[in-house]
Amino acid sequence: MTRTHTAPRTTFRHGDLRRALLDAGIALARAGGPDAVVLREATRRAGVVPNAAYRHFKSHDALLQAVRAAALASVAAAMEAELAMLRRSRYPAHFARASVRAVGTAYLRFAQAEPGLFRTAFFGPDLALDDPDPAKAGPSGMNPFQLLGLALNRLVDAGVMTRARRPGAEFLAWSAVHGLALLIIDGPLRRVTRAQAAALGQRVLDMVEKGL
Amino acid sequence: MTRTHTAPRTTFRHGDLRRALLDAGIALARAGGPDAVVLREATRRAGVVPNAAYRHFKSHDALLQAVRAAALASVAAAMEAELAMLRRSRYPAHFARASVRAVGTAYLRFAQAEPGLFRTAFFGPDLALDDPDPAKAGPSGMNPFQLLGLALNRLVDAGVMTRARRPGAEFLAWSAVHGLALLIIDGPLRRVTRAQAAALGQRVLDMVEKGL
DNA sequence: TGTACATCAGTGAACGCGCGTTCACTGATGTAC
DNA sequence: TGTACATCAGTGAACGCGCGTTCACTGATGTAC
Repeated sequence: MTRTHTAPRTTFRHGDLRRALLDAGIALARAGGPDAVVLREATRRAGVVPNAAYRHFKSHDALLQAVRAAALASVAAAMEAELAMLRRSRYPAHFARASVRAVGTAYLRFAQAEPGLFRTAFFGPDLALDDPDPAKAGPSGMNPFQLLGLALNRLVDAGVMTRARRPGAEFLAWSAVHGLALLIIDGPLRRVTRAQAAALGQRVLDMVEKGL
Repeated sequence: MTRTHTAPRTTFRHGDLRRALLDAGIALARAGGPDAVVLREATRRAGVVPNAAYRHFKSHDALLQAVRAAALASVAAAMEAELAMLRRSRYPAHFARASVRAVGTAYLRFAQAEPGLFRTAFFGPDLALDDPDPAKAGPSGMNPFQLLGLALNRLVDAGVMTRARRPGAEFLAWSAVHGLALLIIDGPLRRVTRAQAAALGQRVLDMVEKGL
């Protein structure tokens, strides 16, 4: 059970152990969610003795937080990619709605494609999505929560949503999509096909659109 | 760390160890969710040696499943209580809508009042909510999923929802409410007051009502 | 009503496991002269 | 350009912990005669 992923080192120094541990942690999270991010296993994969991790992370929890930030950044990147595919319509209302759908769709797709990372990103204490830590953000520097906010703002700007309903709207939209994601990744909808999941996703987004 | 909750036994036989272990398991789940359901701790609380548990549960997992079933039954009971408070209106549409709200409200309140049990009930593999196991059901013999279905059927019967939209509607409603519950119990909405949570809950239910 | 005996619930001791973390160390690197 | 030395990344060994589970046992119960 040693060095499953790395050739034995020849040098005494590793080169970039911090990066290697983080990558190993991400791989563990992908495969098994946050509980699978085990410090000793990460060092094993990096081909290094367990306590070597402490040169780069203060504790197991510090490693886990770094992995979580990376997972959040991946979600943000997926959202940005989806948003970037939108072409600016002549109808701002249409564009605004499409923006919200893009964010929601990216979220749901990410959850299904990478359930382990998804759970790592969104479970556990102190998400702190209102902090501007770039480690949690996509290329544009916005984290998933901020990207959702951006899409909702477009709804207001286009006159689709009244200003009065805007505060807290993040949580309504997020609730619906988050709930579906969980029902799909480790709830009763686990056995559903990708196509069925996508269809359900669209129905949830319809509901959000009408209900907001 | 011995027998925190029980006086030392005087008899060799316990009396109802199965029940005691289950109760201890439920208490653990209340306090810390499914991961806190630790077989050895349950036996400690029952004032019994660890392996004694194996007379009553085949394995740790069997105990956990029993605790989960009990948690589901509590949710069902909460829903039934909420439904029972409804008085049959002269307007079936109103009654039907109130039924859906009652189920949703009970769900959200339960999540906030008993986050540990809530997580125990709804996390982890094979929920199997389509099986009629009475251990997972409330006094009426219906489990939470079936109670939601009942409320949605009233919507159809009252003509509020078309028959065509009925299939899968459980998952739309459930998604929204489930997502909010999670954002509140261990997501970014954790610090929100009970009143704010209730208000958000109503907004989510509004969204569901309009969106279904 | 009393005794022999089978049943089986709980005991006592031990197992192997993997974890996070601490300690004193060693050997490669890069900098100052 | 060459050498002395400080830095510090990774080593080696060990810790205590709590877990689920297995084994052979013992002693209380209830049943058959």
